[in-house]
Amino acid sequence: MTVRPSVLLVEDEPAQREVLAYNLAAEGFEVLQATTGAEAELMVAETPPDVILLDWMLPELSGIELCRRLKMRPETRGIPVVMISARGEEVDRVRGLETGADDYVVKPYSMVELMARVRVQLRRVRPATVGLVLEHGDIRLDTETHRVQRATGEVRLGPTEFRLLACFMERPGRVFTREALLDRVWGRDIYVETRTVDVHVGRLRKALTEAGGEDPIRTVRGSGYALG
Amino acid sequence: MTVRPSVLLVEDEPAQREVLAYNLAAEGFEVLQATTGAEAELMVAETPPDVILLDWMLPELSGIELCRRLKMRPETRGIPVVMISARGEEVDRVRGLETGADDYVVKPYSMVELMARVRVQLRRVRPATVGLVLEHGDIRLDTETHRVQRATGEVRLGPTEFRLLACFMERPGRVFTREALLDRVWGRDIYVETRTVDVHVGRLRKALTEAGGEDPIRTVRGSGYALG
DNA sequence: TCGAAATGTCATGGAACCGTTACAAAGCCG
DNA sequence: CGGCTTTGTAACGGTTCCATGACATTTCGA
Repeated sequence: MTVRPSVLLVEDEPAQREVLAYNLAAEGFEVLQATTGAEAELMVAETPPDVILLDWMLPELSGIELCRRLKMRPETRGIPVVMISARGEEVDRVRGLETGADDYVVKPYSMVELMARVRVQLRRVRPATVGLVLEHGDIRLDTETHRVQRATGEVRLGPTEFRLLACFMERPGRVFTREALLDRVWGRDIYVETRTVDVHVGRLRKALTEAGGEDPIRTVRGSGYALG
Repeated sequence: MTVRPSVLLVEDEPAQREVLAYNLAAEGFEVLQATTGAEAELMVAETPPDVILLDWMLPELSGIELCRRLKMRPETRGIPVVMISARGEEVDRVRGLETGADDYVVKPYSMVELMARVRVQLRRVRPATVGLVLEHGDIRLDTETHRVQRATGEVRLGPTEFRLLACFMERPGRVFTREALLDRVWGRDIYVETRTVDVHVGRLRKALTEAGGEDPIRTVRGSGYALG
């Protein structure tokens, strides 16, 4: 489990928004809120959330239009969008899904089911946050028991190194900048030196290779680090 | 399009199966069929489909149990599962989703919507594997993992050469002046000698041809350089 | 409360990388 | 074929970037 997963809630009606925000928070999400499509677009650009919960009916920029825009740009395309709508007609649902939404829920919906559907989307993007076993090569990381194993045996890690490795294993191969790692491992608004990342990567490497075995972490000069 | 995307349809009742298979085929899918959970499990192991359409109610190994098993093994975890069920109760839907299903559709469903939902799952599998990959000839440049591969193997590049190649590959064939390259690769307001570009192009060429293979970079005398 | 583990920061040494220059080689034009 | 321009490449000094050890501080459990 790295830092709390975040959901961007886009809903213009205050009453609805409050209920949703409350339930999302109760699920353990960090809830970001926007009331208009334009506002949401800005927030996505600034601090990309893990999942977006989007109402179809919005003033000005409609939900479906915002969704279309998000799915057009490569850097936001990967963020799952769950669309909420009062429009239950088949054509509307299909249109929502065709536009790029990853799920489509019709009002009135069951709150429990909606939360389950959000978690489903989250599972894709942040597997470590929903209690799974991540594997890469001979490394097995169990997010439930907080244990890490290699072919050579059990690997002992401190909390920070554990979160760091979990972050890497969620997206093997992908290069994370130090800033990205600080966001995901340390938290969005914590201030620590970027160099600190180096030290912890070093400790993680040491722990992983202590009992023998290759160093699975790759240094990408000028950019950051990656797994494999 | 390389090969037609495949869907594994797991449904024991012949009538249902036929209708679904017909519609899936009409959508352009290659349809694989299984009537029991055990059969399905074998087929998945042998020829993994792109998406699995799974009925909850199956003799012997139930759909939900099969789903759980598939999501347990890392090699099949990535295959999206769309669960179909007559059980419309909230608890069932949530349970299905919690078990690892990527979507849950309740009978009686709209065939058009179901197809839309299958397409959504498919959309994720195919291009998800290709994050932001640029290709030209036998050269593959992955901006997400910061890796460059050729037919002859992995190509090792420094940061500047990497950006340089990325710039070329964004617009293959286009001729870039040295000034344009300085702008795009080095930065708008940094001052370096024009000739420096030559040196880095040289280094890039060396790295690309080191393990054999043609030099893909073309010198355009009096203008600059281009790829291919 | 005490001690061990974990954490964040700094200093240092070393390696990778960069930009420049110089010179050789290759094209272009009369 | 000469002169001229343009390009390729080796070499080098300088710089940036990274790995590591040390250490003070904090956290946490016994």
